[in-house]
Amino acid sequence: MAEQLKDLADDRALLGRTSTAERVSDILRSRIAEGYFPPGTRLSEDSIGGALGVSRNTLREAFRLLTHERLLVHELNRGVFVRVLTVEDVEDIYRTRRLVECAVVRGLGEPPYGLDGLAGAVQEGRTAAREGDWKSVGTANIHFHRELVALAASERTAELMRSVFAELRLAFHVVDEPQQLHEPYIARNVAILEALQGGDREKAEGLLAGYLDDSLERVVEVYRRRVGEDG
Amino acid sequence: MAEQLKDLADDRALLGRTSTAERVSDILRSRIAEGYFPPGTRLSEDSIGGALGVSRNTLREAFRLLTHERLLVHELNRGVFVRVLTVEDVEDIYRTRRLVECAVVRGLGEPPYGLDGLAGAVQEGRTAAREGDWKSVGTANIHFHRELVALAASERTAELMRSVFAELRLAFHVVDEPQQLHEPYIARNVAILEALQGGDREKAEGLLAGYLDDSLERVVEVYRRRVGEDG
DNA sequence: CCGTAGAGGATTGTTCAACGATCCCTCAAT
DNA sequence: ATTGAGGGATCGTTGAACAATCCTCTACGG
Repeated sequence: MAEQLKDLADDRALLGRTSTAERVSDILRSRIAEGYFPPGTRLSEDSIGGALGVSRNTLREAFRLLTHERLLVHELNRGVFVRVLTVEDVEDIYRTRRLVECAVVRGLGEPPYGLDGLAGAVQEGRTAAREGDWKSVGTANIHFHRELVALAASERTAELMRSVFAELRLAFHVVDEPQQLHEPYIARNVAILEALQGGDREKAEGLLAGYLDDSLERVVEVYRRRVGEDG
Repeated sequence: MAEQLKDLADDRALLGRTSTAERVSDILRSRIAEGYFPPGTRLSEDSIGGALGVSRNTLREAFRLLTHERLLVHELNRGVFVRVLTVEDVEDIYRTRRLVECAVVRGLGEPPYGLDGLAGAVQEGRTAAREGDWKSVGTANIHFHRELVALAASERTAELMRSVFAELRLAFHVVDEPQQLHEPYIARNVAILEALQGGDREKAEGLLAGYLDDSLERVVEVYRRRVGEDG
């Protein structure tokens, strides 16, 4: 009986997931991720609320959810805008990634580790690369690092990084040169995975640090060219 | 001229800070932090909205802000409650702290470091301890670790930890044995500070890790006794 | 005495309309 | 070219209304 009650408690999370605002935020989030609403776009309460058929209050709650995820910025009496990352934002994102991701690897216990998620993300990236779908390679890349963070088994850490990765996608979208942005890292992800499979945390951490340093440099370089003067 | 414009731009953040919902959430946040609303308290829309003189919609928006910060939990058709952390929450908080705080220390560059903030927090703790104000000792303790995280100079990391420390305060309120909870760590903070002043990152990291492990053990032990059976 | 079903009151969930405040754009004047 | 005033649009906040849900108290039957 206790078992069944426990199972029910697990299902409860799915049950409570029927909030209009959450569904609206899901829609907007994917629209932003796919570039339908590019960075800088203003999201009007009236037009979007009208188009989706929800009240302003509900829409505003959805905006707040996304603002909290840093995908939107809220300006008083002006409305919400799709975030435009500054170069400093990108640098801080990578600073956070380096701090947390390396710490996760360093903090792993004794091998073997549960690396199925990582291996799956690597496979996902290889498949997408074979088909020349570089945007999906970028997504797979993010999945790889999300799985990496998941190894820490910490809900709060995972949530922080989920938000950081969502932000990073904004930067990728501005850059919009997916192949040269993502292709070089497929092999490096494989190397990290193999180091972990071999139980060599130290090597994995070193590879990861180098990876992030190089990636930052490349993203910033292209990003600075692209973002020009608007802030 | 360009200098002055830059300074003004910095002040702009302070200017735009006026939203009723945000101000309400600020008030509630500090009330929760100081224990005026202990964990488990239900926050009625009617009474609080009436007392603060704001409408239900505005108040609900403030509730949402605090819910996103994990300080409140929302139960459908029952209202919002000050969060009651589970033992698993406390463990995850310390897991995150250990991961991030140790990584910050490890990631410091070459000494000397800007340790004024840390020294100030240590002084704050000593003063409070001398006056027997153990709750303030706990606050100073949190300040110490917040300053420690600030050494990473990462906005995102700092924000994550700010939220984590706010949660931690919830646990302290449940325990409510401030002296034995906070006193032992004054000396350990001093030791960490001195290690950093001496430029010995590795020693500081070791001290910090031991600190966090001991603190977790103590908090969980007392917490488990206190929290009993209510969920 | 105990447990259960049901009625009633209280609280929350959601939407809507309205009004003041703020911002942005336009245009005229210096 | 810069400044200032006006008008339109949008946001911020409030208040009210109604449905849905929860909690408490009562009454009934075993």
